[in-house]
Amino acid sequence: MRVRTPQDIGLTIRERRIELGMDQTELAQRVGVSRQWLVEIERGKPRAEIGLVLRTLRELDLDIWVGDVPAPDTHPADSIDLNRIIDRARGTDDDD
Amino acid sequence: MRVRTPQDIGLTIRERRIELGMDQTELAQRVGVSRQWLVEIERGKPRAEIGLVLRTLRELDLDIWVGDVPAPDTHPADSIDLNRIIDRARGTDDDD
DNA sequence: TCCGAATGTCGTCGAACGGCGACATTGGCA
DNA sequence: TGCCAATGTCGCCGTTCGACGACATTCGGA
Repeated sequence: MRVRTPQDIGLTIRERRIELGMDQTELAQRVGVSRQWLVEIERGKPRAEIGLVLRTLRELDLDIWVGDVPAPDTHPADSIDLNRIIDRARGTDDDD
Repeated sequence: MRVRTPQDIGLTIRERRIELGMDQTELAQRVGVSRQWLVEIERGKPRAEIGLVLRTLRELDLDIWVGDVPAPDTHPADSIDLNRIIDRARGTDDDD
């Protein structure tokens, strides 16, 4: 997902959250923000704190890249930690 | 450049700004922020507004990507179906 | 049908934001 | 050596943040 606006970020977060089977309350707790904050972020709030957004993205196992798109010939499978994703989906995740 | 923290963003912005031969005053004017703001961003301010950061990155022609690293014009048709894997891990396998 | 979970909204509050002007420091060049 | 551009820092100010509690709405299942 190419990000140009805060709306893009909100969209990405929402889709990923649902994809991982989390509700807003759970994700907010994990990230350490209020549920209301998450509501606004998912709607594309442009003045949110960059640090909190970054933490949210990380909690969702979403990587952020800036600049030239890296390694165009790298196999995506090589960079995905399937076990972690599956564990998380099962609810056997570890806090970091 | 993989971004994990506000410091990563600041670093990226500073390097690119210099690379393009701009000083802080010029970039700040283009983005529409104060020079002081840019100073703090380049030092990794964690509570900056996401919208302004995005505008800064765009002004520097830096692309931002979130999620699985994309293969720009390559054929990710054969990409992994994460949803299916996750659903399976949850025990909610549908047809097969 | 009713109940509860999930989501969205409102008002209040202390804290921090970002802009602005001013000043200190650094470094390059005539 | 002196000058000036670039950068970093400070305080003040009006605005907005994000947390919290409470309430409204929607929707799927008992």
